[in-house]
Amino acid sequence: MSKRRVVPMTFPDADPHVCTPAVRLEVLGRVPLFSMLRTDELERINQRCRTRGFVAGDSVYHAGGVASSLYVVATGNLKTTRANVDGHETLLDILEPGDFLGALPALGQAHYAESAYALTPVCMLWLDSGEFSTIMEEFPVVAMSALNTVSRRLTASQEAIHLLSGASLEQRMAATLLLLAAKVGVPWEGATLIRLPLSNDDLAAMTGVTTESVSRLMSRWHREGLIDTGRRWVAIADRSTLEARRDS
Amino acid sequence: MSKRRVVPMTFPDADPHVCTPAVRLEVLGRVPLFSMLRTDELERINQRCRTRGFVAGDSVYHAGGVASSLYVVATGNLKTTRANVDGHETLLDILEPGDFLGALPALGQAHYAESAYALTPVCMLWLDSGEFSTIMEEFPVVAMSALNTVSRRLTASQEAIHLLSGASLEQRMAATLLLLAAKVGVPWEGATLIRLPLSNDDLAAMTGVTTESVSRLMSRWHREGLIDTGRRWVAIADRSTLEARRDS
DNA sequence: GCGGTTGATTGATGTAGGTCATGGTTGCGT
DNA sequence: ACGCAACCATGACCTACATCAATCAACCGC
Repeated sequence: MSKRRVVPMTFPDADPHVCTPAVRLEVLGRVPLFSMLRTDELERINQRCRTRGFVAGDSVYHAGGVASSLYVVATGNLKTTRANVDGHETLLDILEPGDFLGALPALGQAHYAESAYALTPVCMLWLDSGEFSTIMEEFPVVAMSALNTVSRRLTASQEAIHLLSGASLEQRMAATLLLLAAKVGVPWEGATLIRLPLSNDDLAAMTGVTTESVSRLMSRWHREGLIDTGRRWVAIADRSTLEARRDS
Repeated sequence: MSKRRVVPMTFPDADPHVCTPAVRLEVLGRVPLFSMLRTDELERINQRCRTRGFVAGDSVYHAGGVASSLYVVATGNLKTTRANVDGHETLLDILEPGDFLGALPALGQAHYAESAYALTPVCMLWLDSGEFSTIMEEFPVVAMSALNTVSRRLTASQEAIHLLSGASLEQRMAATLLLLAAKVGVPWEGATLIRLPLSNDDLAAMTGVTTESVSRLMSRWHREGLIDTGRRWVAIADRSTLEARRDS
């Protein structure tokens, strides 16, 4: 099983028409945070939000900055990270279209605790965090939805803690790849392609190990036929064996 | 600096009078989740909740069980944990009076993701999770408060992830002890006593290392005069040095 | 097509912390 | 007051992973 030469992923620049005011209403209606609102209610929210695009690699906001905005992802993917002084970075979360990020702080924290970067071209809607608070007061159902989402993120985050404090590199990588596949996997040549431009560095930052360790493991798994991989992409070829590795 | 023989902590059985209906109203009014409600509103909630006591070591609920209750801590402390099949346990959070736990799921998840155990004698109020949903609909401000709390827990949880994936044992232990001291520290003989009956096993489960490693480190720190420690208790004697160790 | 830059690979070597084993303390229940 | 169980301490050894270092392959702009 030799490495495929065809890069199976392309990420077109954020399609500008998605971000026009004319279709923002539709985007808002598809976002879980607002999807239970009526059209006229969505329109009220639509009036208060703005649009912003990013290219892959762009920073959206930095840890420590004043948490002034709430972003809703229209298209593309992002990652949130934390870094300490000596440069060591941890990848905390991957965001997809429909997810929100940023001013959780409209929920009580004044500064961003993490940084956010675009992994692909991204188009986002954003609200001032004060506006968002107002909206939650006006539409309590939005607050309930946010609570729901944040709760699920907390559970996922605690799962990650458990994984990090006990599991081996192999178990952590297997768990991470399987989670990613469940989240953004698409069928491709009999395997499940993780449709994200993730480098070994990103995977290392997600699992708390070094790039070299990731590379070694991925090489081995590739030789064993468990995965298929190339520059900034991974596909899962043998899910059940990977699940077995995860569960030790 | 030899080990002190006096156990500086006692935890009386949960004072039964705290748990009587007569004073539950006052307890509810002090809990952040409900503190912004008027007395007559609190009374409506009070009518729907029940009381339950636990002794140290008791299990409150188990991971995987149907998430049917929301608990509010009146007195005492608890821990939440996750365990995997081979017995490895991770300590996720420490709960204090005023905190809530349990049916985050009234927030969308059907089963408890963690287990909860009483660390001390504990007295809790509890609501059926359906009731809690009703209350949040009736009083949106409660949902806002819950969102606030859960968001802060998420941030703390991500901080823990970052710590686990990069920091050394010494850094993690220092960070953990300092966080605990900030949370439940009380002045005691010139040091800050962590007012919780935490075993080396608990500290190991919080930092993702083995009991033996904890023991070795605590011994060393004790010799160096950074901490004072005994059977199931720790006090911080030299905070600034500990902070230096945390920051490498 | 050509060169440069970024990302992936692989090896040699070091070490933090896990594992296993044994013995010492503390304090609780009777 | 005694004995047992839980908790803590410490040593010897070992391995999973980090670190350091040197190429190698893929993609991008020209």
